[in-house]
Amino acid sequence: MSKKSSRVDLACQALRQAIIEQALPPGTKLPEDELGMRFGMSRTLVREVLAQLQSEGLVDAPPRRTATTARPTLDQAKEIFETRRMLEREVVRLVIARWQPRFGAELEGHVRAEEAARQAGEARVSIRLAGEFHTRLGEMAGNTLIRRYLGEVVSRCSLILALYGRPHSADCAVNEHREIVAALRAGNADAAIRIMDHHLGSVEQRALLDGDSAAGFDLGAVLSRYSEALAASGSTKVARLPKPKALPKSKARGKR
Amino acid sequence: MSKKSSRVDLACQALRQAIIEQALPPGTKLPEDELGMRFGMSRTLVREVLAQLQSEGLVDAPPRRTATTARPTLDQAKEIFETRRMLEREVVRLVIARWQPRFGAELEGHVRAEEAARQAGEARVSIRLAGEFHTRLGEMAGNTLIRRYLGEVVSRCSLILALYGRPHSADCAVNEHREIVAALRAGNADAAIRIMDHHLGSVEQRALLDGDSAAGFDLGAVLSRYSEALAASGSTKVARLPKPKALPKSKARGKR
DNA sequence: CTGACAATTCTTGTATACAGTTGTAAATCG
DNA sequence: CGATTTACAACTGTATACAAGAATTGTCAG
Repeated sequence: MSKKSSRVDLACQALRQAIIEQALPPGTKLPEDELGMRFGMSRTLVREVLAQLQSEGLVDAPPRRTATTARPTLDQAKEIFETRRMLEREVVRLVIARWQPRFGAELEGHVRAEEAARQAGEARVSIRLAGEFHTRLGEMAGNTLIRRYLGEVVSRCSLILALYGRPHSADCAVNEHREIVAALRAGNADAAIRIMDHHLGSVEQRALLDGDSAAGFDLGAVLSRYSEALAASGSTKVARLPKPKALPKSKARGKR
Repeated sequence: MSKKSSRVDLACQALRQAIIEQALPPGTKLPEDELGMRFGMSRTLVREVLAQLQSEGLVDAPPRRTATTARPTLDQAKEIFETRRMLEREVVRLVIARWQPRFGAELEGHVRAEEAARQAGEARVSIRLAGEFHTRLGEMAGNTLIRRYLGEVVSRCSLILALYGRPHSADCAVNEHREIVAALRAGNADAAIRIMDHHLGSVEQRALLDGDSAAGFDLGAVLSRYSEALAASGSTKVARLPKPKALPKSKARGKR
């Protein structure tokens, strides 16, 4: 059951993990040389890694410029959530249809782990487990393709949370997960779907609707929101803001 | 509205088209240098093309052997159809939610084109248009991600049809498409979904349930089905067939 | 004639080289 | 002093070279 992954796959996993856990904030530059150094491989392979991650939507790699961790726009974020809702609804249906006793035990164990991480205050672990809850469900649905798609959107949601969400993200989620497990166990598809929809709704709400936070990231969105407010309150002098030419903060790019 | 695509993208489109239109039957070998020759690019770029197509499920590229056009298994085929149903249901919902008058005209025009191709007996065009009907709907749903996923499964269905389906595939489909358009135009989501589901069901039926056909492709599956029949009818002497070690037919690989 | 083993030929995996672009800071001009 | 141009450094795009792994063919023993 242990498959020997290629070096490219390993690097993919590593980078993916780093992005998902927000160790590399959205917009971080990912020069091919540098990655090659760190992973001990040539640019040829790094390139494959980046292409893969780009197809998963975790990396922006515009034609002739340096790749960066992705910065989904608000519109993209909404699309992703819309897609995720569709996928998770279907997953719930499929999991119930193919229910097996071990699923209950496994899921409950997972939720317990989430609870433990939350109480221990391990934010990083907590975030990871919250995501894994959903990918686990995806595995139980027994459809590789849906599982792949779900994995993709779940990853991307981490990015969205990092960009637009509040820092303390995965708090009450644990209880909602518990409710979902209960509904699944009861085999009540309608209820499970309802709860799942509500769960995703509240995640999306936390992620998108309370906007700014996130210490000045996505200046453009923030400013345009302020502009709207100004325009609505009378001042007509807002007009087009001279668009900022580059990321305003953090000449980051990994620690050197 | 014309975006300058890179050479890699062009090659991707070309190969994709060739596979979808079944000009390259499932299992055809795709050696990197040969493709490089034909596309006038180095293996480096061909490799990117193949990776892309592999991620779309149109190409099998196992680690150290030459890539081939994909040969989905029956199980995979079922997964793909299951996923496609989910996607098309959602697409119908979204299209109705965002309905615009021009959609009706556009779709009806498309259906007319399908009808024309069918009557003219242009099989290749007919197949392509039948697929495009669905990807058009995908575009109208206004969700890039769903559109991408839908495009992927629709392409793959062409492969499945090539592998397991009857030759005369897209016959009555035109009428079903017409019905779908009518339901969309009426804004009746439930009806539209029902018709779409039925439509996909019949496509799947044509593709999977009548099995063999397809002139000896997937010899293994065919033989194992025959073995079953023999075993059931009394002869016990069937046993394991010595598994054929390679594709029995067509040393094809493009014309040289 | 069958099946195994070896030599040869194809193909792929990976690194590297070089050319072409882009970003940026210094230099120049109004 | 601010706007433009120029020059340089940082990166990416693509081809090619070479090593290593499959596939195939030929040969020979049974």
